Amino acid sequence: MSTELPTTFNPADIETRWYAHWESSGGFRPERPDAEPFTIVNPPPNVTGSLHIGHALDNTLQDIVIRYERMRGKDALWVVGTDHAGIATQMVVERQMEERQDKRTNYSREQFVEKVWEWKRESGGTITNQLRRLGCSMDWSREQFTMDEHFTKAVLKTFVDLYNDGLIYRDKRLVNWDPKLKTAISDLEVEQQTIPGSFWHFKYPLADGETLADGRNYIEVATTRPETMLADMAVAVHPTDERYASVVGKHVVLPITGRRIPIVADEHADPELGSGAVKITPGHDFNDFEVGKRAGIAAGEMLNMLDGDANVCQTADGLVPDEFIGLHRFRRDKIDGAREAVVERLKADGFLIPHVSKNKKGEEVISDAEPRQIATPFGDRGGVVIEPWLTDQWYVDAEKLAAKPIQDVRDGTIEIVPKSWEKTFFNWMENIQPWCVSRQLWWGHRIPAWFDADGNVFVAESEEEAQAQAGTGVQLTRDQDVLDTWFSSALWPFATLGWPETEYTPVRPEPVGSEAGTKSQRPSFTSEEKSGASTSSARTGEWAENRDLLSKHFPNNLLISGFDILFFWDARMMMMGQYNMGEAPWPRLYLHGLVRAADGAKMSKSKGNVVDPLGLIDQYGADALRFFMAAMESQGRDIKMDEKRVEGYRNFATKLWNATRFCQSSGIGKSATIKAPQAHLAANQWIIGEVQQVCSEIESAMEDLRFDAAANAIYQFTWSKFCDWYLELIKPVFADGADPEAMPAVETREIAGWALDQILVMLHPFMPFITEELWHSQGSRQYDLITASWPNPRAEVSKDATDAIDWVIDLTTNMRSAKNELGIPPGAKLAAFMPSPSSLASSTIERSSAAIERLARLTPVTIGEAPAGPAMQVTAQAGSGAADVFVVPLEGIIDIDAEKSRLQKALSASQKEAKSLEGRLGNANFIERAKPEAVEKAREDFAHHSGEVERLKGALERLG
RNA sequence: GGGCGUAUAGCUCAGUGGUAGAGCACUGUAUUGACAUUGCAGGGGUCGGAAGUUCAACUCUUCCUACGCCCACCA
Repeated sequence: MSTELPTTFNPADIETRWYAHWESSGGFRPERPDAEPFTIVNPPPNVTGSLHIGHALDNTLQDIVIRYERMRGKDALWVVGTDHAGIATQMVVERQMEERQDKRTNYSREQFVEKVWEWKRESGGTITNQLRRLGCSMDWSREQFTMDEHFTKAVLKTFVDLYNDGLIYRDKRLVNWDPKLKTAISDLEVEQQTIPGSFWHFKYPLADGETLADGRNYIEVATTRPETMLADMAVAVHPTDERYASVVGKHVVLPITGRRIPIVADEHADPELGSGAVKITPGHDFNDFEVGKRAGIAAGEMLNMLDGDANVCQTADGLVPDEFIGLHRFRRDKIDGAREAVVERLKADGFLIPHVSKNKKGEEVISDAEPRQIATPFGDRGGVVIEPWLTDQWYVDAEKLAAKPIQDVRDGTIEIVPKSWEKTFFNWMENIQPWCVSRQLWWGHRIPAWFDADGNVFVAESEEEAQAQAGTGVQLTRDQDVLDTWFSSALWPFATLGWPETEYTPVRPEPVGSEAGTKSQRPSFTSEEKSGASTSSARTGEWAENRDLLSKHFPNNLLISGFDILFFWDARMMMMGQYNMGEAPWPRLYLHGLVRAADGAKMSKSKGNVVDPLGLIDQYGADALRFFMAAMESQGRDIKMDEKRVEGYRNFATKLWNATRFCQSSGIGKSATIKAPQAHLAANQWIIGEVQQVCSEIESAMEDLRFDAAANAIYQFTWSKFCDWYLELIKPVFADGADPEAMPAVETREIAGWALDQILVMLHPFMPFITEELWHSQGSRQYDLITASWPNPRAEVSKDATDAIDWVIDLTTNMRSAKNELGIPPGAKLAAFMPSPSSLASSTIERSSAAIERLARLTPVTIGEAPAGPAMQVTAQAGSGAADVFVVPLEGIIDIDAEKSRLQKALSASQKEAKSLEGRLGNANFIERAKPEAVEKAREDFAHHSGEVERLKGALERLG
């Protein structure tokens, strides 16, 4: 029994209903203890987040894969959860406090953290609900959060283990300090931006009456950051620079502070640049830090002149004059800062070397500094200029952890798709710097380290253990800092599955054949493997053993992420996977691009060009948006938003809806079988063959992760094959007067129902909502489409039958085209004669006369010569067979000149082709060297076109 | 400075060593039962430029041009 469908398809009517049904009925994670696992983990979105278009792409692709694998019978698990997103979340809550004239520091740490938890409980579900609207079939029953208790255990264990292995250490060095958020951040969280700035030149007077070779008694230095000169500790010149050779080892007297600082020789100074001398501020510049260390200045001795807010503070030597103390590093809120003050003072004291330039009129213009574009580091969250700042932080020895992941990618244990990203990956991993993991925040995983009064550190998973290490009675204070968010999300592929509480016992299928011993266990999608239950049963025994979740689902099978988090997340999962589990977390990494605005610009709130995926879902339905994402996703390339295209896929959904309505009205319901039923009629055999074809196209596209190819295959099949031809071909069977109980009607109902079911199955990963709705509208089903089986269309289809349909299609197309060109009404029924039909023609006319007459708009075809008089010629052909000629007398209807010009056009085309092929075939080199198939093809084409030339010439002659 | 990517129909994009495809847009046309969120037919491309390899290059190689991205950096 099928349910009658409304005449128009309204996505909103069905989406919520089906999602709720799937979720409540366990459709996302059916019990399949014996099935081969297939696992992906979702990049956990920030708990503060809401669904943006990038999430929509990322999650659509994952859902397509997971639904596909689920239908192929796998124990498909899509792990989902959210990330506590330390900085982002703390910022959100602090911003809300600000709106109430409140602030974090009005509370204790515990109180504030509790407020964040409150916020999370109330508002943290936004994005997960939005993922549901997109149709994502995640396992919500095991939803995770990176600050869940068990996750915290994973983080603590990892930190302690790394520490005990010497891979985490505490170090005093320059970090990227965000003065707005007042925390250190990692290199990756710093974005370089080029902004307009200035370049100042100063005189640093030589001490002790020294002079340079040219007689000057000062060294000229240049800087873009004059304010930091208050903490200068040296001037560096290149060791081979003759100009300064005599003063290396001597001193200058720093203006303002009067500090005596040495002139040191260091390779860092570039003699070609500026004066060749450079001021060294080891406490406030990464390069200078290195120079300072080489010059023998220990990190602890380096002068620091800024506090955590980037305001000037007194240096250790106490030489900063009071007038500068408390100033911000540079002009802010229309108030001059230390930068302006230092420049003013140096200018007033005569240490500024003015910049001389020429204006448009050629006149000299004198100014304080040279305007310049300056590459400046900004914090990606706080949005303010990063201050290199000397602090104690925790560092992960990333270099050591990177070794195995590099090897994994190198030897193919991990395949990166598209492959072009490998080079970028290697480039970064091979030059990786220590990873600063401590953050001066309150929200996050607190670092499990305790200090005693002397500053000795004890790292342990609990305070009790730390106390035990320190000895009873020793007063301990816990480290105030929390860990970088990415430290915890790096554990996502296994901590979400129970590690470390459940033990990991690797489960491996027996190596098969020549692949014995290979490490990668990427499931094969090849046709030999895919035949479903029977083949996988060989492995059933292994998977069936009572394994825990972790052992079964780690390593995961695939990771899909945007390339923008390749370093942040993907690479770190590789490191932590190898470190904690001894394995790569997944054998395959698919990287997709960005979704851009229609004009190709990057979407951003400030540009106001952000497209809201939920708005698109409201307007066109989730299925249409999903299909758009899939159809546009061609291996890593950025996607430009094209709303017209989303609309087009909404139309596609409507088309399928109406096709199903037609089926219903013809008594075509659900299929009784998964396998293709036996078919006798040509059209039915043909559609079975086409289903097989498109199914294998989709499978091979999915194997290669070519989402666009898979989507286009099912689109073209559904619209251009099933709707445009098959449904038209079978209409006569259900026409008035046809016996609904006769074999043709019975068989066709069966096959058409089967073919439509296959479409619903194959389309389901892309358009889950409408397909599930139509699936159930076609009859009462024992199971939902979400857990239906992927097609297995193994059926014998006769080539005669498929040729016959191809031939009818060709005839119909040619007939329509000819009529159109000759201005004959498309509906006109014409008589046609076939002087010499091929055997294919004869048998097709005999077996499929109704379809021919209906589609090609012909009266019954007469075998034999046409009566004398004006006529048009139309051909029909299947495959590479010879073309059949139809002669259609058109006395009175035809415009002879129009037919002549039509034939002439075809003749010219064929002549041109024939000539070109003749030339090629006459080339001895071609015959000798080209592949035999190419030569054979050329000969066939030449024969065809020569034949056409003859035929068309004859036809023209007959028209006079 | 290093690396990567892209240039194909008006637009957005696929594509293959053997005479170019899709969607949208455009033109013409069709409307008494699946669908105008439609059907049918059609126009439109020297595949960024130059050279090379090859019997054959849109496809491979080199160079050039333009645009984009990533990493590093000029004190």
